Amino acid sequence: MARKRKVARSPEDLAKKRELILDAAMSLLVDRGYTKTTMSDVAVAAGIGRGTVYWHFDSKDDLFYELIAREVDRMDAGLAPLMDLPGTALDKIDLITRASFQYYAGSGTLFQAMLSVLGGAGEEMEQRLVGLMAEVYGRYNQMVADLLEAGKVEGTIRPDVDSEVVAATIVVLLDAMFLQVGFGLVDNDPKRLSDAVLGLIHRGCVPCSASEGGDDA
Amino acid sequence: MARKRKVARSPEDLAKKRELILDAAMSLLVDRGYTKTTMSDVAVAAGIGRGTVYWHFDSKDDLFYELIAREVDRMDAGLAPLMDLPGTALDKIDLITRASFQYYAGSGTLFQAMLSVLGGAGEEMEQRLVGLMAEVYGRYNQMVADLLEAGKVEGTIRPDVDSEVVAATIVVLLDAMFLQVGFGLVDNDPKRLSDAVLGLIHRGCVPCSASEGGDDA
Amino acid sequence: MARKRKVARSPEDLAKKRELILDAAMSLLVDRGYTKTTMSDVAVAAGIGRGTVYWHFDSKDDLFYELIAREVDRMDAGLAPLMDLPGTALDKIDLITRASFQYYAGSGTLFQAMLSVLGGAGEEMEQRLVGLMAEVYGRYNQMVADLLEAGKVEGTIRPDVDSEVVAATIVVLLDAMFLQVGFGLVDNDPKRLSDAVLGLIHRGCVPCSASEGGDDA
Amino acid sequence: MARKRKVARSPEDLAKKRELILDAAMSLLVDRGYTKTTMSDVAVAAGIGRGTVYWHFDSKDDLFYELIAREVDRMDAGLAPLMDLPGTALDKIDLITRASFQYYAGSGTLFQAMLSVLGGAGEEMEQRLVGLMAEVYGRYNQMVADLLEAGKVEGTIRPDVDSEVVAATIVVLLDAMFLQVGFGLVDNDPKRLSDAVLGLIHRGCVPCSASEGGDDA
DNA sequence: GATGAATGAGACTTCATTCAT
DNA sequence: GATGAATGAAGTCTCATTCAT
Repeated sequence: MARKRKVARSPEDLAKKRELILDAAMSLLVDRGYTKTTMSDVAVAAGIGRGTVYWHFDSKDDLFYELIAREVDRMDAGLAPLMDLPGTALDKIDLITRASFQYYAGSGTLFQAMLSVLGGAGEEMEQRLVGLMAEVYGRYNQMVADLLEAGKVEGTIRPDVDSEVVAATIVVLLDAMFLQVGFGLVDNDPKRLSDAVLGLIHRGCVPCSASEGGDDA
Repeated sequence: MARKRKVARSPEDLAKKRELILDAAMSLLVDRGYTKTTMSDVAVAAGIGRGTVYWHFDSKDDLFYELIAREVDRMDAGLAPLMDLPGTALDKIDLITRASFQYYAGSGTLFQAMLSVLGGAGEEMEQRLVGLMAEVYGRYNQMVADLLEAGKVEGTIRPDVDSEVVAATIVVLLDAMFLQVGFGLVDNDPKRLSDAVLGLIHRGCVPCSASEGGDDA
Repeated sequence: MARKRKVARSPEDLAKKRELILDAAMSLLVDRGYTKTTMSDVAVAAGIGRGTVYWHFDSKDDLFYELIAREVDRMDAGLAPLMDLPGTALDKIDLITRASFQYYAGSGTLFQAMLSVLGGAGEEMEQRLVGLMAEVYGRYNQMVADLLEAGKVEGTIRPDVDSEVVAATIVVLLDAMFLQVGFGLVDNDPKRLSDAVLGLIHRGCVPCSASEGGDDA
Repeated sequence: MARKRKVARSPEDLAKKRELILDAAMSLLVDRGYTKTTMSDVAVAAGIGRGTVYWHFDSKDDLFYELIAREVDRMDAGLAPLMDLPGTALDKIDLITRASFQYYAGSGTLFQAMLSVLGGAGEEMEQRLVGLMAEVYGRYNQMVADLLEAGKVEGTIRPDVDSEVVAATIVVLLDAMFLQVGFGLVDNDPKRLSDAVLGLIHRGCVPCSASEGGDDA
């Protein structure tokens, strides 16, 4: 009569159930945002009982922290291999850029997820999350800044570039473009976005003849 | 003992009281975010009774919508005059960029405020707010895109720039840098930020000799 | 610029303003009921300031008590003259019955008004109101019971009628029929209602030959 | 110290808990009326937590709607068997009448409950409730009207009775008498009430010799 | 292990009433 | 006298979390 309840015995089953819950939560998070997603919603979406969520996660904040952490790992996993490919530092910046737009053109949503959780989570979790995101952004900033510095040595990057700030700019830019996409103001076309943004990163907007030797400060 | 109640009689007093409440709410919004700011908090911060907030605003969502709208007006008011100054289109892009960083280096917080409210407000208000922000971003996008096109005619902007996407990039970039600032990863130094970002916008990162004639697509 | 505020100076003006407020309140009471009628609504409907209502009435309950009391007076005023007309006791019961249905077919609403206020007013007011209504019903009960007794003497009323209970029945019946009208189950046609109800009061439902001498207890 | 919480597991427990809450609410409703009964009151009276009420019912209006619906079912259940008893149509009207007074002499309170909820519930619920009550009254009206018509055929009911209106009159009368009882103006003595009302229904107030053949219109 | 009924803190909001102007 | 801004008590309802089964 009653649906047989599935009991996860093995560690793999356990991990699978965790993933299931995280998947359900992620879907809701992107759809409604942290505050408007209830633990009930998550349980229903995951097809399990309300109380069961608490067997797998200590609290709502804990659940969503794990969610962000998993997404960070995924992004890291996608980006790390690019660093090992052959090519100049500039090539790697290009690869990162294109990979980033590709990630978001898929269902990638780290940025939105993070903002949403950040806006709703409790004090303590907010601290942890800001810490995580600062670490992640810091790492990516550093990665790009290192590439810029390496590029200067290679001669593929202008020596007058402020590596630190420009790296931060590039990193946040890749994320933030999805506000524009979200507002429906630009199409989520990874090719066009990549081209335009890389054009900006490479050559800026000013013709070479006009800018070279000019003073912009 | 009890604070004498001050009654606003003239329309100016009314407007002043509204501003007072909005100021209090803005401060809390930036500090704690939409969800974690209660109407009680606002009342206490404004030094008025709980019910009084509802005399001036219909609902929490209404209050915060007005807040965002006021901030949009302020930004508009700061930006509009720049358009009438003499100079090339490129000069104007520079002015907008510097003004933007200046705005945020002050207590400007449109971007954070918007994200916070967006994450917490009810369905209906979210619609209105997305509409408002889409309109604002659309307007700024258009303004910058027009400048880029004008610059192409002037010869101050490269003809191969994708005006639409690059404009969107620049606009969102100016806002999003303050996530980096918020995470403590770059200093909120408007001069350094402006210089680095303008360097990127003008010349990109690649030396002229290397990029001119190169193929970035 | 601003609408000139009318200041009631003379006692007549004052009384007129009171009536105005009561009229507005009555209209709202019938329309929405006591609980769902706010003092703001009353002020707006009366075209005066919110605070002004409190210059004329001490409290919401006071206002609505006065309302009921006024309605009672009106009913009394309509009924009293009927007692002085010539005719048998039975004729007077008929007159009262027809007048009652006529009253309700107009905008008469004492019964609904009373029920509505009774259901929402505070403890103390409820007591006062129950007192008032008990007095009114008691008076009408008595009036009809007296007529029934007089009719027995006259020979127009059967001697076996339980005057007290039957009087109470007739009185409450005249009021309660308007629930049926309110539910849309019978038409608010005073002629048909009067005829049917008077037929019941006079002859009951059972043919004379069958009931006379029968035992109904 | 704290009362151990009892968890309803089986469907029967669930139903029992629902009944418990409805009983508590009914008691308060009759005592204080809809508006003055808070959900907190209900929870306390039922000996459960505030939030628990909302586990079993969607809203205050929903709870009280269910209350009325349950009471309607009870009344129906009490009345239905009477229809199947042997006897004339008139006998059945008598049975209904006596059963009705008996019901109210117990703790029956459908009428008061309905009026109270009707006066306080929100717009949407009011619509549903008016619909329910119109249906119930309509059904009872019809039942009595059918009996009257059947009685005419049997010869136990006068042929000149306006079945529709008289049925409505009888039905509403049985309910409304409890206003008189509530005001303390007649005793809640089902025997005396039944006898007097049935006397009225059967023979009216006018002696047979005087009314038979007379013109009352 | 899993479940869902139970809980209570706390949020938003309404509204009768007061009172400075 | 009249007004409407101001107030705070109180009500409905949500939801993260707990715990008996």
